Amino acid sequence: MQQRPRKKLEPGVRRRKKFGDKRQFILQKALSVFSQYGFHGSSIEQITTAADISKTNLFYYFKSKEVLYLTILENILNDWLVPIDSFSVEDDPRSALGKYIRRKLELSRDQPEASKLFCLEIIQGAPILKGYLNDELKPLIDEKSRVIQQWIEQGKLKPVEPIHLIFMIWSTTQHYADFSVQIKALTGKDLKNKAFFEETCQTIQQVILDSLVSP
Amino acid sequence: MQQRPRKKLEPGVRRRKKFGDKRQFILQKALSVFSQYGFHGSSIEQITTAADISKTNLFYYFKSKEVLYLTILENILNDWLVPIDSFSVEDDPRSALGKYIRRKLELSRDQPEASKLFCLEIIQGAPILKGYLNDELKPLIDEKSRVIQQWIEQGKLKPVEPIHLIFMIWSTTQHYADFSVQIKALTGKDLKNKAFFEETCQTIQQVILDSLVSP
DNA sequence: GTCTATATGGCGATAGAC
DNA sequence: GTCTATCGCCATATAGAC
Repeated sequence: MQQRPRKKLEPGVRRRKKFGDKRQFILQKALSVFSQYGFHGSSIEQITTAADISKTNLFYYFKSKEVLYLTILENILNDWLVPIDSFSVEDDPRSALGKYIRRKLELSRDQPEASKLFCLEIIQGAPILKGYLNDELKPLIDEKSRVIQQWIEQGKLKPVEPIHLIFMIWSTTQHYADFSVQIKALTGKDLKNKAFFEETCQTIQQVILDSLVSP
Repeated sequence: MQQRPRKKLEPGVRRRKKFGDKRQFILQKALSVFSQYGFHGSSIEQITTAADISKTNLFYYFKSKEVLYLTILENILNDWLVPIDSFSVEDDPRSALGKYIRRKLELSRDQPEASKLFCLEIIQGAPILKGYLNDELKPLIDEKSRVIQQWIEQGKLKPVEPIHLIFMIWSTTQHYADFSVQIKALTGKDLKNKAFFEETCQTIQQVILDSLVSP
């Protein structure tokens, strides 16, 4: 949004900014509820309590529960595709895969709720995301599988089924977000703990990379 | 379950068996609903439709939705602890871990709904399972971590944080159950496909074991 | 054991005052 | 923009006939 500095905002602009801020605030609180209980399992009242507003007020900002939910999902998907986009044939596999693992683990640390919501959606059969999986994710993954295949053909990577390698990276990194409660129960720690984060990242990188790349 | 016209009052034993059979049948149908939508997200009606019985009839077999759900969860946990119990210090790490990975992947293939229900419970904060995690799972995992640590001290395994190794095995194998919809969308296959199962198992074993055990 | 009918409560959503 | 009041629906669970 382009806007030169000024002492006073136009009344309309200021109102619109405030409107947008509050919308964002509600979205954030709603995500934390939906990511725990899913769409059907969450009630409007849980969300309004979390956001400290009235039910009527929420319906002023979002015309229905479904619109609220879809808005959140849309926002999440924007971030979701980014990190894997970052490697290509010219890259060194160890470095590229290592960075990708770290980037995914950072997402698990910084946006654990988005990860959980995504997980809930998939478990429920991806009623909303099915189109996204087929139309956007699949082409991207096919392309990245080809990159991995080329690394193998160039002798830079030991033979491995590319798609399973991708699944392994996804599952191991997302696990620390989706199963954080179990991990907290068994280790007493989570990814917010810097040492634990580094230890986790290093272990996943070590196990996955040492078996596939000659050191 | 189709009911046929009854001829005569069955003897007590057989009636009790029939009672148990129908309970089991309902539990199985209820699991398939709960494992998709979670406790709050599932309705009694969805379950009675799946089991082809009336709502009243369901309440004859289970006195409340909660009892039904708890019964299912209890049944699942019985199986859940078994496979990791199977390795100890005397074992060869490659063989023991390899078998454990295969066993876990078989569980993902044969009981995907149990895996999903467990996943949903954990995401929701494990309100019911918290006690189980602390009282039963943690002691068991601490013990198995010590086994892995001893393998490392004996030089049979390269240095690795035992708990992360366990998390990696859990996450990679359970992923094929919990995210089956995504996997189906991206590969067109699932673990019921024998070739796909073997390919998956082999890849996970290869990646995890080759980096940790000298061949 | 299974049915019809119904009690009871919570939820998503709207109307209308301010 | 926010509030109070309320509508209509659907969900869990029960009562009582057969």
